[in-house]
Amino acid sequence: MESRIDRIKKQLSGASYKLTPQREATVRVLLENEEDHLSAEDVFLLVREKSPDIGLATVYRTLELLNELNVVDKIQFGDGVSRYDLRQEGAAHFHHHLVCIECGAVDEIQEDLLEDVEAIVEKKWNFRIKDHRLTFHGICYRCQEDK
Amino acid sequence: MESRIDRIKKQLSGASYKLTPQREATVRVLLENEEDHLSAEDVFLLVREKSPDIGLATVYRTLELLNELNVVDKIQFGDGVSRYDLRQEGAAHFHHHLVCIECGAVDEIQEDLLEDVEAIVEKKWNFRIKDHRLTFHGICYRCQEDK
DNA sequence: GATTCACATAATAATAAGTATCAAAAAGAA
DNA sequence: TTCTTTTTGATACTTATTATTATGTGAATC
Ligand SMILES: [Zn+2]
Ligand SMILES: [Zn+2]
Ligand SMILES: [Zn+2]
Ligand SMILES: [Zn+2]
Repeated sequence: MESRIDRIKKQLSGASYKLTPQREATVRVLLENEEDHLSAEDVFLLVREKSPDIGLATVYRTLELLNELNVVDKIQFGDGVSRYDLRQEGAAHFHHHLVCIECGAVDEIQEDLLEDVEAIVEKKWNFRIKDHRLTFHGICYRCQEDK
Repeated sequence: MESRIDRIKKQLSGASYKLTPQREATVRVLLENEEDHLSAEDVFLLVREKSPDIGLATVYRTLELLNELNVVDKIQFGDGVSRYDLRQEGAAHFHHHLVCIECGAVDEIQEDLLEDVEAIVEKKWNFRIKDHRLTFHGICYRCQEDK
């Protein structure tokens, strides 16, 4: 955990930003809730438990900054809120999501799976892919058992 | 065009909704701008050219209704606005998008391309896929030529 | 034809996510 | 120290979307 914070700190300073206490507190919340998909409001409430004086705008600014540095990815699942997802270190591509339409759970797929599709798209549509967003909507394994 | 409206009318009445003049005007705008990715506001402004008395809330309600009936798909490209995309008639799956990070153009991929990936996901993650969203972000063919 | 009644609409108020503003504080540089 | 730049917190604001409500409409019943 500390080493990941150190590396994020280096990414920030490489772009001449500082890892202020507020930014560090925000990053810690993201690291401690890595499997969740937190909204800015979620992050704000969690950060405030440890750093009660932080402002909401600062959290938004920090998340925006981390997004620009590709430390986090910003995603929309269609519920009207942006969510922030730590990018796996060294991951070339953003991971995929399984959104359950029954219970709302969001699971992750870390495997790429899209290599072949992307090769076709690059070639046939002459499109230079920089990033992707892939989300499946359906019934998760838990809800299938419940029926 | 008229036949497509007729079929949408049947879909509506099948769910005991009526194709009111306002709804028909909205559907016509969607049909006439099928390759665009219009926001609710865009649709509203276009509908109002022909039907000046329509209200914005009615457009929102109609788009919501059409979305529930799977006549349109609602998508977010991350710019803070929902966009509404007519589903191809008879298409089992929603088509994919290429969003250019240079010029903002949005192109479509009607081919499915995901059969293999979905088979893997269904099996390995035991997830029953009902729908998907796939968007690639990158440089479109036009912007590659421009450099 | 007049009367219900359920649905649909327009206008507008309300909500909520996100952004802009700005003065104060913190952090460096000199 | 003093000067300068960056960052922050509070808050005002913007904007997309939803809720409310009174009005309208058209089929069904009397
Ligand atoms: Zn589920
Ligand atoms: Zn994720
Ligand atoms: Zn382009
Ligand atoms: Zn499309």
